[in-house]
Amino acid sequence: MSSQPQLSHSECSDCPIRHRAVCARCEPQELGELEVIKYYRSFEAGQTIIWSGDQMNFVGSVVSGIASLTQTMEDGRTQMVGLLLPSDFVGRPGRENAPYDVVATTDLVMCCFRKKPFEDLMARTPHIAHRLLEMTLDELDAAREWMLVLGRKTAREKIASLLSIIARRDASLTKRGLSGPIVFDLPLTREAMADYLGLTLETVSRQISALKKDGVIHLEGKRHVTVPDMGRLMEEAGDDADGGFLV
Amino acid sequence: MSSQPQLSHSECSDCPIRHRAVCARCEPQELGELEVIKYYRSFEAGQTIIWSGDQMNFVGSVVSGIASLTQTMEDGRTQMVGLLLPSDFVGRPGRENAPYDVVATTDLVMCCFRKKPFEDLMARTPHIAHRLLEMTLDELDAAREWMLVLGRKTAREKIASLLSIIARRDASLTKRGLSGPIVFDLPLTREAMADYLGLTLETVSRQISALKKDGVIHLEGKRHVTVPDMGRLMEEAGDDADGGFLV
DNA sequence: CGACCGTTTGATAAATGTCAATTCTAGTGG
DNA sequence: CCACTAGAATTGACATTTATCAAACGGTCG
Repeated sequence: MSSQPQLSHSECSDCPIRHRAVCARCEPQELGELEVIKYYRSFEAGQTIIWSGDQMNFVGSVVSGIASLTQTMEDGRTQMVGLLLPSDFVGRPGRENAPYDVVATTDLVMCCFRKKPFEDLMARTPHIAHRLLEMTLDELDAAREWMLVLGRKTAREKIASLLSIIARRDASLTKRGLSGPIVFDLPLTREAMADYLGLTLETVSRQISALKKDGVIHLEGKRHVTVPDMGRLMEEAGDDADGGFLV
Repeated sequence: MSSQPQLSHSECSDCPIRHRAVCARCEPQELGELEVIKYYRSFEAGQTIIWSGDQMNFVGSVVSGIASLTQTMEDGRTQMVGLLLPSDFVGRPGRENAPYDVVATTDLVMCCFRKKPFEDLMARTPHIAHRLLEMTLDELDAAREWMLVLGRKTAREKIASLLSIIARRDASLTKRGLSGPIVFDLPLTREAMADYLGLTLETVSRQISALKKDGVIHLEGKRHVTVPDMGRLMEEAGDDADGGFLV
């Protein structure tokens, strides 16, 4: 419905995620091989990209937009287990079926490869395999970081942790740095935040109101956030204000 | 203190984790190269193997015993973010400092490699790099599975989930299968279970008592557990009794 | 025997969830 | 341009779960 840019003839060399995605380490010649087998797909906000249990016949990278990985229990309880940002990789070489739902949280563009050709290429291209290992290890660290949030933090700390992650990512994209106020738009609904944090949407709403009342954040509308003091926000998150390690 | 078997001259070919560890895919000649640089280290229950933030100068595999990865907040709240069983890998090639504490939960033997030689060997041995990627992806899946437990399950479901994981692992080691009663010893104190599940030890204790009262498990002493009906336990864990995917 | 550690159990408090009513906001069609 | 509507978000009252604090138990090791 929404008019999306047609990207099917973009060159890898111009790609916005060229230096961070699974292809980051590739030599020009290797990039050429990827270029031949890649194709773009666009998804609208809310669309499910992959259903848990489905056969995965492609893998790919998020080029723009945000996707989420979610698990659902039989009674409907859901937990988001990952947030996929531009350059993040979807799919697992060597695995047949998807272990979680992958849902487009915003409008989304992905750079895809059919699974088999990608696996073949990876088998003979250590630069790709090596980069994928590196990215997977980073994701594992992030997942474990998140386990601390889910297991031990209070609702207020959980909200502060999530805002702090989004704020840091945003600061790193816009290269504005972490000193001075940070301004960004929340890419998630209250319900999506609740699913990420293991809370109800009412608790999310209350804690956001509380952080606002206490001056930790300012809100314009529901989604537009200003963080006047990043150090303060990180204190609220229960993190060491200096020792942040993920960028 | 405790008299531990001296393993320093064991052969890789006899190694109990030969087929599951990072060396699983190695050819005999590659194994020989590992053999040259490997060395064994033993740790007693309770000992901290690596402190968070410390420089990592080795990597390695758990040969026997159990270790845990834990994160600690400034105020002392701790969350276990991983349980390392025999064949699991510790350490990250390409990273200088340890992101979490690694603690020996039981007496432990590890097969270690100094980091630099291992990295060099890995760089020229795709079988190792490939196996490490595979293992890391499995760990990522396990971490995400655990995020659902931490974020959305009740205390009772959390306990049942933990017991079910230990029971399945045990059944797979002893090759007794999942039909019929399963018997095992808990390798964790109540406090360690609490740290893993994001609960207090009191809540752990109460829920174990409740599961016992309801006949889901039997206890002899504090640690020796019998699960008369694995399907029942998995129901209590909130998992689909048939669709378990991790073994 | 006595001290200690891990564990259990009880009473109570605090945090978060649940249910329900409103408010806000963006978009739609008259 | 302006109601009208649907979805998102907020807020309130109350219920439930889990944490906290405290006491006591049981086995093990000196």
